[in-house]
Amino acid sequence: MNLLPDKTVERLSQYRRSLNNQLSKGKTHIFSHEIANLLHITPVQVRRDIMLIGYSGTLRKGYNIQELVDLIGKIIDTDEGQKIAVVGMGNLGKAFIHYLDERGTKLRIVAAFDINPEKIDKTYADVYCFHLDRLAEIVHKEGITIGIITTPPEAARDMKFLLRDAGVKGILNFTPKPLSEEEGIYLEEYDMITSLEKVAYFVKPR
Amino acid sequence: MNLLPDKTVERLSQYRRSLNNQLSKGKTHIFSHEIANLLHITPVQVRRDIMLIGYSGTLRKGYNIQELVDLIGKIIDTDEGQKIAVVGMGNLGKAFIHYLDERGTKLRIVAAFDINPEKIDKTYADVYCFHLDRLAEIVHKEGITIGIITTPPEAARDMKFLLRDAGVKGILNFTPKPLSEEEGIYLEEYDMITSLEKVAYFVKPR
DNA sequence: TAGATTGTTAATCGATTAACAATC
DNA sequence: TAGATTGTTAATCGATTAACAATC
Repeated sequence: MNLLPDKTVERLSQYRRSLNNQLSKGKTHIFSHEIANLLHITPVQVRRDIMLIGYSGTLRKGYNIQELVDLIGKIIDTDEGQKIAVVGMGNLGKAFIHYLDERGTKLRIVAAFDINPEKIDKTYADVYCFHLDRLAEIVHKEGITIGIITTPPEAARDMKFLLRDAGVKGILNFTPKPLSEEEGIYLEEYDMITSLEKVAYFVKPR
Repeated sequence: MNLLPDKTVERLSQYRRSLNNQLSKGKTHIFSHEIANLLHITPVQVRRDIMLIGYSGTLRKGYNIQELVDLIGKIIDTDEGQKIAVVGMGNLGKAFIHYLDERGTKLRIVAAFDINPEKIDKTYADVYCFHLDRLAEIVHKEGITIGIITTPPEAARDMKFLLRDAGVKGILNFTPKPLSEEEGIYLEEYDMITSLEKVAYFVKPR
């Protein structure tokens, strides 16, 4: 299958979580307008996304939830699940580790890195924190493919190169310092301040 | 001025941070292609955004950085600066408070809320944590206009209503539970898992 | 001047939504 | 059947980019 549109991929991730939630409530089938309500989008958009991944429902019962969840899994996940490293064990790094811990996804955080001796050689929600010097070693050994940067912004650029040189394929950057694209690396920026200032702008009395 | 496009507002927030950074290095003027390089976007996009906010540069020197920063401030900020409440003092709430603490923005986090007695009546990076029961009271007293939800997802919906009823104008939702729009409230969703799964999809070997 | 840059319109691209035939 | 739903194309909307005149 060709690469799916950016926005469709984002929604697939959200569909899956909502659908898993429905499954756990004992529901087996669901209509497009029900999914739409869960995510506060339109039913057409749901149907179009589902069309794009090549799944079909039935007119009477809608979509089989389990089948849809499995298919989304096949699209987003790899068979073994991808492994993740968190670089920078400040509040944000810790928050992320605990956050993901609770969710149903095949992605696993398998290592954390820092340079602060107080953080090294401890575990946080079962994730062991190594000295940054050992990043390349651990990335190779574990087969880590994704890196999350939660360091202070000044260090972000160096961490990008470190992760790239270690062979990581994708980076999620949580620092407010925008990073430039590198050959062969998928880069996603995630900037909390921008989101907040956006709210501030649209909320501002005028 | 009419409301600016969503994406332009996001970039203005980023321009401002980069420009402040340049100012602190002693730079006074900047060309559109220089701004573009800092943010890894195109010069045309920079010029178009600047056109939309009604600022002009000069052909020889480009844009006056201080003037541009001030104008962006006038657009995004209110004169007094908006006040923010963080609801939920887990790792993520703490991370956010420390994160914003370090940046140059007029937005100020003035209160945190939780229901865990161990967290209540303590300060985190100068932010005092109150019992959730006092939310409406404090929001009124302080004139808080923006709420950030960093609770477990199950509580997100209730927190939305609580914040709305207390008179908050905008909500930034960090939980993976999508919230439905409410009359008169600006709602921004910020979902870390979706970002991560998006990276996973585009990184996946195929 | 020649070259570089801004400001702005028009064209393009991508994503969402409307419309509707087909089906149960 | 009548009504509800899916699947899909075409139209629309919004955001980005190309093109270029004007200017220093």
